Amino acid sequence: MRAAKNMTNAFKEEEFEQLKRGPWTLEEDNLLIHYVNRHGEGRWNSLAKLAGLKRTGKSCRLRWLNYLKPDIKRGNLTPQEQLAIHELHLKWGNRWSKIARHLPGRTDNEIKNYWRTRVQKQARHLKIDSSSKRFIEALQRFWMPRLLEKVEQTSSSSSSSTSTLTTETDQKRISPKYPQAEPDIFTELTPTEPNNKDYNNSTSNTCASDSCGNKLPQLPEMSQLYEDTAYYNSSLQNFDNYNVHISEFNMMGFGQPDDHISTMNFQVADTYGLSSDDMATDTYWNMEDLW
DNA sequence: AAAACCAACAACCGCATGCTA
DNA sequence: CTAGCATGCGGTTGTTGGTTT
Repeated sequence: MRAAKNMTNAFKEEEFEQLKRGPWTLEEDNLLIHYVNRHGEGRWNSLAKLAGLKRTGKSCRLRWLNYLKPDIKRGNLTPQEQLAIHELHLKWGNRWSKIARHLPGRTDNEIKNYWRTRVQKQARHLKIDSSSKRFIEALQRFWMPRLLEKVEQTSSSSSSSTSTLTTETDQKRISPKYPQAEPDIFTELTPTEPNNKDYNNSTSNTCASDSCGNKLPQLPEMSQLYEDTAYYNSSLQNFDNYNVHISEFNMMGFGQPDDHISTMNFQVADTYGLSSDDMATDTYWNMEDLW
């Protein structure tokens, strides 16, 4: 009996050692695509064996979901997508897969990587803990308005028509073939505390299931979001002290050399203990890194 | 030209959760 | 009720390609 058990363990160990790890080859990709197209997703462990892949089921699942699935959107995140990520991260924290469900074609892994490589880089740059209230507020005050401006720039330059949809995936989103889920996430966004207060309460707000909205905010909604005083008063409590409203950010052409902006940056920075030197120079936000 | 460094992305790992027998 | 399995999630690590020294 014991011998039999040892045999089984030895067999499993050998099987485990034969499993391939590391980067996927084209041949493996083809095997996986072919199998999933014929038999569908799921039962990943048996799928791996039946498809003739010397990989774990987990590995196959990950490869499919993050790379091979047909509707995966590749390339840089648009400012609109970045803004959505910031909004949703404010609301839900590091709930990457939940955030990813609202960005069609984007994976949790991709969003997580974006956050680690871009956003946390800025935090390191400023020598602030990326999870600190200070950094979160800095994001809301400086980064997000700039993203919004970028969104507006790209939409105004690209859309002589009413549509702000620029990619194939965007177009799929409004196609009858790809019906929009509802409700729209950005109409759901309730006034949000900047410190992720509701992080642990994420199941109680907005989406009751995975089926909730997967539409990106369109520009008018996004602007509305930022001009919504309830939203802004809650997240930027003392913003009015500086006599600058979000719409002024945009009118002033945030990101351009501008004395008003520099002055404002100093004031806000001082209030929040950010270095004025940092704020006064481009090193404050490396906007070139952001898109 | 080559070594060192760094950023971005892909993949892995451990744990949690859900489902089912 | 519970054990076992499948799946999902988030954190972490590994790899690669580009840039700097």
